[in-house]
This record gives sequence, structure tokens and C-alpha cells, in this order.
Amino acid sequence: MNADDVTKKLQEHGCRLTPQRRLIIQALLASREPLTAQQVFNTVSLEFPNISFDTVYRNLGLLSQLGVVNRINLKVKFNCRFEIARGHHHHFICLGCGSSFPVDFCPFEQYTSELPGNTGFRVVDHAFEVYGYCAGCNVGDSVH
Amino acid sequence: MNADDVTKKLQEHGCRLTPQRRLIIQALLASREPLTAQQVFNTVSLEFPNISFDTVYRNLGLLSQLGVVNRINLKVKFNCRFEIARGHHHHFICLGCGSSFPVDFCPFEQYTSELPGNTGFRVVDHAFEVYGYCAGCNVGDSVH
DNA sequence: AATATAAATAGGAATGTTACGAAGTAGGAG
DNA sequence: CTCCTACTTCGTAACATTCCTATTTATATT
Repeated sequence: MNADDVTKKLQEHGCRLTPQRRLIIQALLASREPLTAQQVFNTVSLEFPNISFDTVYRNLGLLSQLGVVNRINLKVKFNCRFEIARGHHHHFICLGCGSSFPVDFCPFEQYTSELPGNTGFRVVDHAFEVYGYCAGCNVGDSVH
Repeated sequence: MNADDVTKKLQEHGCRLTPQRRLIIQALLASREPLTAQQVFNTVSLEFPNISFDTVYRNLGLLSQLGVVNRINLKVKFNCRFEIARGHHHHFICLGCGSSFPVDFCPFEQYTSELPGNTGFRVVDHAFEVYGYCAGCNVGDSVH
């Protein structure tokens, strides 16, 4: 998934390619980690100071719907993160510093193969996240 | 995990059993679905009209830390849900109506067995969620 | 190149979730 | 019964996300 793929997908759905949208896509493409809406906003603001939060959220929502961006909800905070869909994968999230690392293992096939027959459910998405502490953050957690 | 187990766990950690706390636990125990903080608040408010949101959040956080409650972050909305920890399981979440159904399949063992050796990560938690539409909500989703 | 129009934007206000600090309250050990 | 400390309430605030409306603009079509 590169800039052209995204552009094509937008055109297919009659969506326009505004400078704001282009910059949002660029920010996601340039990042090796999933970004929060705030982070996208910050990045785009550098080149486009007047962009509004609404625009960022609207576009992240649109791109997610088009399937060119993955929306990830983490246990860490109550905000989600977004990343360009480049090959299906999941995430290890460090509870210490918040950084995330790709996890190639995907449980979905095994899940569907073990799924009992006609449940009436239509599955469209899934999430698998692993939480813990990365090498730099290996500190204990305690109550109180 | 029943009311006594929770009580014992609280005592073990020097935590008191206030009426508010008791009602919050009761609400979670009585529900077959994970509840949002708002839903817990609503339920408890019926018997304890003066309870504050802060108390609800503080207690849900504490109970999660003690491991008697699972905190679940869903892709659906940016709020989390809480449920009494009764046997490890995951969730199918309906994108139409928001209801959730238990999923017994857990990918964690397979994940750890396939995990390459010394990564420096210390894993403490994981999440697996399946999203789709339940029998009652089987409608398409479209852009625009 | 000019035009029309549907789509997209900015800006601000609104909504919803979660957290924090201070001051008072009460559970339960002794 | 007393005391200590955990706990609660209340107000406030931080933060994420969405809604509203007037305005602008990308792009297809002339």
C-alpha cells in the first residue's frame, strides 16, 4: 500500500484528493508506528497550520472505512491509533512507553476453523494485541 | 469468581468494602455483558443516587488492577467496558447494536509457542476481539 | 478556460470519557 | 469506642471525538 494505491482507492469511491488529505496520508505512510489522531494533526500542522481536528478525524475515519488505514484501539489509553494498511499484522504494545511493535502471528484462521457452524454472525474484522513491557521498560507494576 | 471471591481479594489488599463498591461489584456480577462505566453508574445510581462518576471509575480501575475485573477496549467506540473475570475468554462484538458475545477460542498459547526466543519483551496481557454483525443486525456497511 | 456542484474544510461549540485535588466521611482493626 | 487511613463526593479540568454551519475547493463538464 503506497500513496498511489491510496489515491486510486479514493478516486474509485468518488473521494477528492485535497492537500489536507494528501498530507494526512503522507504522515501515515512516513510513520513506522501507528499514530494517534493528535500525532497526525501535529505532523500535518507543520505544513498546513490551519488544518482542523475535524478534518483529521473525518479523514482517518474515511480512510479506515476504505480499508487503506487500520484503526487500532488499545487498552493503554482511551484513544485510538491509525496506521496505513501494509500487510496484515497485529501489535505488541509496551505499557511503559506506549510504543508498538508489529506481531506477525495472526490467530484469525485458526479461530474461524474452530468456529462452530451457523452462528448467524457475519465476521468483518478482528483484533489481536499483546501487552507488556519492552526491553527498555521492564519495570514492575503494583496496586497502590 | 463470585461476590465472596471479590471480597476476599479486596481484603487481601487492605481495601475496604463500601456500599458503593459493593453495588459496583454487584452490577458487574449481575450482567451477562461487559458494561461501560456509564452503564455501571446508571445501575448503581438506582440504589445509591448520590454516587459520583469518580467513584465508579476509581473502583473499576482498582478492580481491574486486582484482576477481578477485565477491562476491554473495543474498536466500536472510544470507551471501554468492564466485566467480572469469570474464566478467561474473548469477545465477539456486533458493530450494529454493540452487544457482545463470549468467544471461547484464545490464541495466546499458540502465539507464545510461535514467539521467537529472547525478544526482551515481558508479556502481561493480551486482547482478541472479533467484530461483525449479529443475526439481528446483518446489514451492509458502505462508505458515504 | 470558465462554470457548476457535490464534497470537503475551518472553526468553534458540544459531548463524552476519564482523571485530579481538596475536604469531608466512614470501614474496620485494635 | 476510637482512630487511622482508605474512600467518597464535588467541582473542575484534561482530553478525545463529533457536530454544526458557513465557506471554500476539487474536479467533471461544458
